[in-house]
Amino acid sequence: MPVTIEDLSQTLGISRSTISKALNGRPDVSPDTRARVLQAAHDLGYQPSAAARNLRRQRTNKIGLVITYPIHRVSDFLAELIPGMATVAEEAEYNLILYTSMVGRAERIKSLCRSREVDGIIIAWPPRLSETVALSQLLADEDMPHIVMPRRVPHSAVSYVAADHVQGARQLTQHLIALGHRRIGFQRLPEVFETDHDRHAGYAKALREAGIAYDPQLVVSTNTGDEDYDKRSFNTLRSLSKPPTAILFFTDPVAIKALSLAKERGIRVPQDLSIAGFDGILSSGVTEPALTTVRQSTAEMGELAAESLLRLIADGSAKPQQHILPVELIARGSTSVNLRATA
Amino acid sequence: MPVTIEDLSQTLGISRSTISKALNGRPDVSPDTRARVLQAAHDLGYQPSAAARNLRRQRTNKIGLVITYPIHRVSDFLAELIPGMATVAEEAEYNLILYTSMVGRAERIKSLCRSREVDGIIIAWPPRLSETVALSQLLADEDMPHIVMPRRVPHSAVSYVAADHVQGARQLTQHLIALGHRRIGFQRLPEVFETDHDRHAGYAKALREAGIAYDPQLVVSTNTGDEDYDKRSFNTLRSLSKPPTAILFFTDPVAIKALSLAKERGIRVPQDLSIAGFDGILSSGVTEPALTTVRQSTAEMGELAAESLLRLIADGSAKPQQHILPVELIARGSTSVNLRATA
DNA sequence: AATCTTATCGAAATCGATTTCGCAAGTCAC
DNA sequence: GTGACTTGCGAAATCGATTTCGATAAGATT
Repeated sequence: MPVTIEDLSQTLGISRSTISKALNGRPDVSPDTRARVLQAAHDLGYQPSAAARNLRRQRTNKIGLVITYPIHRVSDFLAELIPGMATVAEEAEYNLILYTSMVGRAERIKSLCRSREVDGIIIAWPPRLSETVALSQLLADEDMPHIVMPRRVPHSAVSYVAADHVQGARQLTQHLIALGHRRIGFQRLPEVFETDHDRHAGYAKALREAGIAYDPQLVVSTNTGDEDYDKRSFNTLRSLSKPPTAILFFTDPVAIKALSLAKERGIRVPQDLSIAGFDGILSSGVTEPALTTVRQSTAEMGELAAESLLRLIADGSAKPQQHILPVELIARGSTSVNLRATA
Repeated sequence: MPVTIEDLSQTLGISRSTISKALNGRPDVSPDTRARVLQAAHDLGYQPSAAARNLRRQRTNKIGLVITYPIHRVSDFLAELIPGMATVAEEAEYNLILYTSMVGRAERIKSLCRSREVDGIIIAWPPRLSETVALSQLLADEDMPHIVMPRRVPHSAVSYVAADHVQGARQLTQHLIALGHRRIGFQRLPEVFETDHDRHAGYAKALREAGIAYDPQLVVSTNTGDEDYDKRSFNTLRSLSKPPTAILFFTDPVAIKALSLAKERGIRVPQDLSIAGFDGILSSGVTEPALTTVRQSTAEMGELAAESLLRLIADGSAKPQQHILPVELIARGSTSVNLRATA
């Protein structure tokens, strides 16, 4: 039903080969012929079949965004991630294909590679380090260009884009120290491996630099698998004999939850307790008080991931792309001077 | 490089035809042969080439999500929209391809149809009614199954998914009337045609049902193209000689902006002024006071759009799919009894 | 025993583009 | 006028699957 190159050939009395060459800007076509072909293609509304072209060219001009984490857990970030990533891709004549039901399914990803329906893959929010490395290895074995994000992968062959969590946590901790806090609680989330490791390292580093002893009691490890893990981390820290005067929560949503728990119990934020989060999600700006946080630009990471992937696709022998993006401390109302210390 | 059906044929000494039939569950293959083929396919890690299959089958098992509005204006909804839509698609063995740079580009959409790289299209957030109808007509001419969302299109041939804005605005207005309000401001946004029309109709209907006269002064029309249109709508209504005691804003972000403007000027919400929004975005729940709004489930609309589209793809002669989804009034702290009236 | 079914398989056509390679005509030099 | 080159074009191969249709053999029927 749609117009094919054969139809064009019939109408013009010119061979398919010449038409293809004319349309693709090949040199061995006379200006006159080319003009006639272009005109006819326009008149008949000819558009090459994507499938036929993909088959012949052995590429699809599509990149796969593979979400290897329950999508509803990361959907907040999609709003930031997708527009930039898609725009960068489209400027290079690529489109994004979404693959969302890929939780822990190496097998599905292998099929995706072998079917060659995408030219490259962005692995977003892979859950564990070991799995991430295995996936990356699998993709490399399949000759599939790929980028991991937003995760640092401590492996020289893996391409990734991540935020500078060490600096982020360090700045946040320094900010609290500057406000007079000495007992600063820290919630960990070891399941996100390097992110957790880096934030913890930044926290510890800031303490060390300020000459404050690291107190293991102030660091609570949680797991999103546990029910009420957000509430529990708050309770654990508050029930210490000497509770912290400030707490860094692993993500903004948990920090926001803490804000409401504090309000419930009559703990004033920031007078009685300073609270800060990580990530800089939209909601963090409209709470009362607004949340101090460290903003990582998911949008920028998405764009950079797309650019890096396109580079890997264009040049198969390019070096691994590894990018650590700076973060930004956003000091807002949920943190203030430590009144107990100054009192 | 990857394993093709020809490789399988060589290894097994069985023709390509038979292998294809064995893999696709065709009947005329002996159980023994089928077993051998399946085994070999598994051993060699064979996966059919998507391009070759698409070309031969004349379908791609992909659906296009075409965003015909500046994507940064709608990105807040993407987080809600995409997970459900993608999941529904994937359950039916379809994937989503994103096309985001398609603002007003009918030409690009026509190319997309003719290249047959998707089996169906979801047109998301088309800007104007006239353009929407034209686009739908174009897609119909190209035999491309498609769904418009989230917009009601007053045209019996167009498939769409939308929220029930009439009821939403009516309920919101009734809620305020029940609280004693008589002068209720209403911000319009005529550029989103039917949505604006319906919300306004619901507002007017609720007033009529309560025997309250419709006062044109209380209705302010805005345009997102104007700078500070959010602030201006607030100012216009507040500067009336008899300002409203409650205002319905067209979207939550504008309402949230109004909350902060009110705070700036010492207007207490809800004591001095009740404020409500539309859409029920995430942030609306964490403001101080939390925003009364009408929630439309973008997630549900996305799922329904995907389901409807799949139906249209499966059955070319299916009737147009038209769905109006119920909305939910979320009464929160930003609205309360009209103190002036009761005083 | 001749004919008819039925089950199983493969040769070849097909989907619609791109690319290779060879051919013919024209140009140029000497 | 002949060899060397250039230009422009098209026949045919190719990408990798699916599908049609005919062939064969075994079993069933009369």
